[in-house]
Amino acid sequence: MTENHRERLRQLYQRLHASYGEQRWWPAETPFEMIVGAYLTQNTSWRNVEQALANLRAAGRLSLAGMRGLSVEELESLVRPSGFFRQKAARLKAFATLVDARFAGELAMLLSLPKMQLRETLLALPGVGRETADSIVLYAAHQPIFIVDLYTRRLFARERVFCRVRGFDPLLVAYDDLRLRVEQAFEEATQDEAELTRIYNQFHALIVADGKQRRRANS
DNA sequence: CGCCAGGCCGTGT
DNA sequence: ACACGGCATGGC
Repeated sequence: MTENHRERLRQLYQRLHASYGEQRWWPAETPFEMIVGAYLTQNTSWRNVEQALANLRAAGRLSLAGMRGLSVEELESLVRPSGFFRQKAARLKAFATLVDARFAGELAMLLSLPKMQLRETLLALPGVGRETADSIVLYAAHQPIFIVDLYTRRLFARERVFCRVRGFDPLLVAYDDLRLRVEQAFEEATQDEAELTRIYNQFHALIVADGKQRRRANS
């Protein structure tokens, strides 16, 4: 039964890997850029995010130091193309403020917290929900955690992953129920943290690649 | 033109 | 605990 779920998940992972190859995520040069991207892409197409990131880079503000000396109004104008720009600007400011106030302005100090402590710290920030927190844990802190997003839910529903678990609809179950279910499946196969990190990194990237591909094919 | 994109939060039941 | 509306831009 659990054996079955694990197999189905592994097959899905292998199939995606065969179709799309290595993904090398997250598309960012630095942890800070990765985190900014995670905020900006909330319910927003990556294309729009790229414009906002390009604005920040061109202004020399795509760093913690760069963001410190920026008024909220200036930040708003730079991230405008990514939408929800007033919220996002305020929330990015709040993130920078946290790092300065509690981690001596060192992003690496925040990211070196134990995994779950990092997750809780991130979740306490305005504008950071589970997906954003987990993205940062996995792709900035390189700790093993499985990210659930809308693509994941749709893919699992379509592929009938966990379909034999009673009352378990990937489209409807609570975020952490789905995350833990996936993590249990892979942790049965290996307990090597670095290996799990690679798997979750690759798997999520493949799921997004598949989701985007499918969306393009549909239009 | 309308719909939606790698969510999150406040409010109401 | 869950449902729903608001947040905003740019591409198709």
